[in-house]
Amino acid sequence: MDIKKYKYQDRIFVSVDCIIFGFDGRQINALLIKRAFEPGKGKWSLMGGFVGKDEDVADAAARVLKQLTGLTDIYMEQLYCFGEANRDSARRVVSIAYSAFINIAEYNEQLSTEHQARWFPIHKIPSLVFDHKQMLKKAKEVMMEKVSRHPIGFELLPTKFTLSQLQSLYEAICETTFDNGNFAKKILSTNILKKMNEKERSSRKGAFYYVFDKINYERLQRNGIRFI
Amino acid sequence: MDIKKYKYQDRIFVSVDCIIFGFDGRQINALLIKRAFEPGKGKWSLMGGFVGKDEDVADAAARVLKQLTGLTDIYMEQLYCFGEANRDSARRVVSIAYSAFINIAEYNEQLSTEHQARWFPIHKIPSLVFDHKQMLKKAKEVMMEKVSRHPIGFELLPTKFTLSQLQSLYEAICETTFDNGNFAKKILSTNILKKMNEKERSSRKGAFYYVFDKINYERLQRNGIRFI
DNA sequence: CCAAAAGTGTTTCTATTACACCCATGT
DNA sequence: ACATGGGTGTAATAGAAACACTTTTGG
Repeated sequence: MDIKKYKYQDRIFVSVDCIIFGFDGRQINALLIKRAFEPGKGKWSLMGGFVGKDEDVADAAARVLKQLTGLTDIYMEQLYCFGEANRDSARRVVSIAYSAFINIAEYNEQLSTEHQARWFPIHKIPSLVFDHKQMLKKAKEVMMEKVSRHPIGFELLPTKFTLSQLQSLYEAICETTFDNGNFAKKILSTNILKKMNEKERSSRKGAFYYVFDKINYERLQRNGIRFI
Repeated sequence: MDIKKYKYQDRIFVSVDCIIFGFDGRQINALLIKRAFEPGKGKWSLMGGFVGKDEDVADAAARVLKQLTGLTDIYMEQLYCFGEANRDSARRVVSIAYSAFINIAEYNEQLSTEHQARWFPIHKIPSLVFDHKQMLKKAKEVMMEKVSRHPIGFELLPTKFTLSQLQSLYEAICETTFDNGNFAKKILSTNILKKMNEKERSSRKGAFYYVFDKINYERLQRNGIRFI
């Protein structure tokens, strides 16, 4: 297009919305905030905000997340662009959704203080503004697709974890159950776990803690080997 | 946000870019056009254009594709949003890329007449404007991911096709070769193909034509069963 | 000692791979 | 008749699933 041509085009508000999943040992949770402004003031919402004129969209996502929750250094991936003309009730806004998985315990300090974000189990999400429910749905779908091919999900656990905890996580994500024996064998066969000498003591026998073998973990992450 | 708050936000040009893949029997091709305007006038480019103020982003993609190539009724999927601040050399433009696979022969009439779009083998793509090369790269990656889990790729073939043609297509996409016997067995075991009584006659023996069994095809498409 | 969870071993079944071999036909 | 893909059969292997069984330890 001729440079002048740009003038005759419409400019549109572009926003980002952040979907943060966390695991509490039993179920997957999503982080939500109470909207501080109209439209939808007081309603629950994803963490969202506008993209600046000279700001990369991905940078905007990180900035907005930090402003609204205090969370920093979270690796978010672009999920989808929601571009229906009427998706925002007040104005035309095209929104790009980003999502990440984090370990709730690890980030809880950053979170709890000044900001009023709250975790909701993904099966008990309250009513949300605009099309945020649809965004969450899409994020869940992508998560389920992805989890079977990439060793994500570990990001949701503490550094040290037991095989049972890992299994519970996968069962929560995939909404199914696995044979505990087969699960252990399969995971261990990938060599992405290192066994510690320490045991977790909540059960009679006690389960050994494991940590990742970073190198093998990243190799698998790249190759996307099927491991569930 | 307070409605007034919108006023203080930046508005940004939003565009769409369309990536159309086609198969000619030997290799995968991408459709490109010569840009008619600055910046980048005369250079090769994906089919792109701006999103209107009251236009769904997905609708814009279909409109732009039609305007620039004549192609209609093509099912495009959203690929990715490219949002770097400096991706367009003239202005700030956030672009949402869409992609589709089509059968070259079937759409050739629609294409060839007035519009000057051209097919390029994906290993011989010329220099492209902006970040369009990166868009194509991303589209190829997603295609390769997807093709192994969903029976796409059939969209790239004529209605009637032989097992060899199908195999060539998959080999082109996956950049590998398959054992022809195993390939035939595996595809046939999915029951998504119906054998015709007609033979293609380019080889000595001649190969039977096949068509899809629509119902089983769509069932597989939904379930995403691994079939390569 | 026993219940309960952790973890290992064994067996069965299925899917994948490699590759031998038969088939149909134009030249 | 024979070379050339087209297509089927078979045996070896690897992986997944089912499930029995052993281990550990707090009560």
